Amino acid sequence: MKGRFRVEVPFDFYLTVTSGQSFRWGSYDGEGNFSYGRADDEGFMYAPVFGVVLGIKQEDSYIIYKASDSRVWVPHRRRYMDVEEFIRFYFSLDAPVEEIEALVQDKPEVLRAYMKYRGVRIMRQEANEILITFIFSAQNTVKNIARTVHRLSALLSHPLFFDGKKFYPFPSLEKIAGSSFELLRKNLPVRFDSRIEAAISAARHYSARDIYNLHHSVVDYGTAHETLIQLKGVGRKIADCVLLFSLEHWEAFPVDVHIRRMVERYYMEDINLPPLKSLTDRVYRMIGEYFRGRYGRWAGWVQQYLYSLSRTPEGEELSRNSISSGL
DNA sequence: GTCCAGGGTGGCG
DNA sequence: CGCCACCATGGA
Repeated sequence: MKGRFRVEVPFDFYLTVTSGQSFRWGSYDGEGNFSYGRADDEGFMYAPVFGVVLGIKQEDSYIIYKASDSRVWVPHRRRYMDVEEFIRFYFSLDAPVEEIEALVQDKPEVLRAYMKYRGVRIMRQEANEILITFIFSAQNTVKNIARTVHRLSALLSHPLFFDGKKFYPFPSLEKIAGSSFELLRKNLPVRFDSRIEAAISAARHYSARDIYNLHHSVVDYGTAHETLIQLKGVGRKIADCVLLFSLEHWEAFPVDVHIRRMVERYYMEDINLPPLKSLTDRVYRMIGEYFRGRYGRWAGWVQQYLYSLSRTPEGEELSRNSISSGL
């Protein structure tokens, strides 16, 4: 089925799906080959999400979509949605981001990040996929994470065919739990053995249902974070990514090297931090608490604007390869 | 060849 | 606590 609807809020589809929170959007061919962050000849990008295949392109304020099914099961809400409603949910188009503008007036760098990247939305993705995906994110690049997730999916899931293309949905946690270390180690371009072990271990300890019990509507941020970091191989950063990019804990504030650079450059006095030799547990917590205190439920969104800005030439004097292909 | 990428753990002072 | 070595891929 196909459709088209108008978006009445700031939204840049392309920026959003290449902003390092999702790794599945791009072009696919008939053999199931995947090219992250690339649109096809007609301007569509595709992804297998929530059990369906979506193709999307944006023309100004209009979203044009194709979908392999007419309705989508959404675990976050425990109900089905039609495709347009799902797309609005998936990209959080209901979030009143204009509230952020008032909060960032007194900080020029954040205001600049917001004005430039307010079209970047925090997405609401599947919890099992985000958990396993970010376990593979350790000291890795966005592009290589995307390749890893695609290979894992091709290895363990049954393909879906749509629009003349072949897609591999993200495999279930049960499927990952039942696979072997050797199989994954041999086929996934992952740097550390510990990441493979952590993925299998997490999949054995959690069902998808367990993870959704950590949803924003069920437990508070602190409790959810404490619970997630009990998983072997899942630390504070990965936990924050799961909470922010799937479970709607928008006060989560993941700190990676890009965010750390922004903090070092613009926030040392605000947060009253000593020179950052290493990112200790205490400092990580202080940074998150500062942004939560200042931006409340929008802290995670502000984090994403800062992340986007830091990966841009004007945002920071960065190493060249941080503006990697696909962006 | 070099350096770096959306980390986590364990060990030592 | 804070800091550091280690792990061992792929791209620029």
